[in-house]
Amino acid sequence: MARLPVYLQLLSEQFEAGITNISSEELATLGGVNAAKVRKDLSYLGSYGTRGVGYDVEFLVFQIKRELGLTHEWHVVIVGAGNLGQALSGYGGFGERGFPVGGIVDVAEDKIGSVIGGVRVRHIDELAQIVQSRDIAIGVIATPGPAAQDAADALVAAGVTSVLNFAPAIVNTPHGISVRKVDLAVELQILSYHEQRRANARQATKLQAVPGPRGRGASA
Amino acid sequence: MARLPVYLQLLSEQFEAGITNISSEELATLGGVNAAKVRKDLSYLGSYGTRGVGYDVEFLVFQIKRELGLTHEWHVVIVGAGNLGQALSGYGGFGERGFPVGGIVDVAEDKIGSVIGGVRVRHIDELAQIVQSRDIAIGVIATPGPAAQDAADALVAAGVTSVLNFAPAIVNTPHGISVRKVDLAVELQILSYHEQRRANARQATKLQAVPGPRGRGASA
DNA sequence: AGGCGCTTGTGCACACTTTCACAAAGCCGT
DNA sequence: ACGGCTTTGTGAAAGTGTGCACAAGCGCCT
Repeated sequence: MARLPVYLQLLSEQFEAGITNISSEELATLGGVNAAKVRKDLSYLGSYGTRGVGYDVEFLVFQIKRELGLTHEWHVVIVGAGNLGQALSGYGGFGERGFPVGGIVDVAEDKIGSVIGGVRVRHIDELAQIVQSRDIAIGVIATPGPAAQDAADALVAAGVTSVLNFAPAIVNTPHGISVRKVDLAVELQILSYHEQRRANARQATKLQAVPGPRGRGASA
Repeated sequence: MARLPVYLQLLSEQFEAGITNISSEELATLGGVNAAKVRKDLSYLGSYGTRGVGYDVEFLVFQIKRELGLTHEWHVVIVGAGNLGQALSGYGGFGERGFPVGGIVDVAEDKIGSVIGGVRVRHIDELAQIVQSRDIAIGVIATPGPAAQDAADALVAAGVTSVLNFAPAIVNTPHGISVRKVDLAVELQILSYHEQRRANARQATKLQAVPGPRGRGASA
């Protein structure tokens, strides 16, 4: 389930704060979701709650981590050392959360050798060697859109089985490879859509408030 | 619909490549989805297709842009000039896609005045002034998790009505404010989950292949 | 030891999404 | 001008996810 990481996040915070026990109701409020959904999601892990009491926070954190495979670190390799690649690598968030950057590669000769976030940029031809030497399973695509498919092909050829794609393009991969796409522009466009609707609504009410012929308020 | 930006992306690429007309089937293949879904989604915009022919790419791009409110630029303001804020601001992707960075603010005095991606970092107290002077509707939270709620409150107080939250925390906002959350760690954890399942599957088949007592292959 | 109050785990109904299937409609060749 | 081919737009079916409601179970208090 895609919500387990969110619960993990919330539970970890609560654990830090000294909370040892939590009910589905409290967890639901924290996550802004329905309590029944929380219980259904958690019951997927097994029956780890105690009726009348709730869930043991620490135990639940451990169980979710186990389910998500977070009991050890996963090194990732970044393809593309442009703006986005540099940003992702320089941003320390990956390593903090158990996904240290195990390598960065690019095709451009002038980028190779430079050090970003403590990792040296190497040529994409060395990708397979990097992946195998560190037993890397996850690759991150941080190339421009048109190069994304090539990057994906190179990652798959190198032996990576999961891909996180930040490039604004859909990539095709063989069966058995997990791909997730994060497009910052898409997120902004969705917000823009909401803003647009808000603006239209304001316009409509404004027109309606003005005295005049009827039936024209909603005209575009 | 959350899929319109994806269609827009695909259609723009096709338009660049000189394609003037496209069928729902082709568009579906490009996007890796079902053709009927594409038609339903597009019919939401109106009946802009021609039976027996398909859709006019340029016209469709225009219509989607209009629906998404992308007929003009939307300035955004970034709260938090740490690693993540710097990465987002330095990464030129926002501006390229019609969302130029209109300001960056932070609470830390030592960050104020530095220039990132061509924009000077200012104090968070100036947020309202920045938002109003540039008529900014969208705010980006790039703070550490614990500061995210404060950032959201400040953005809402300043008059922002849409929030893109990159911080690993759920923020509460008044009714009528649109919030979207992007957590890079969550994406990686979902991939980790798939890797974990793959590893478990490999383990199970290995155990099953070894001669021995039955019924122990899947034991954890 | 027994009852009471609280919380989990889950069957069921409902709502929403996705997919199928096909009639309506447009283009093209004859 | 007409018939056949292609593709849209959409009703209906199948599938998925969500939320309610409640029985089962646990701890605590008397």
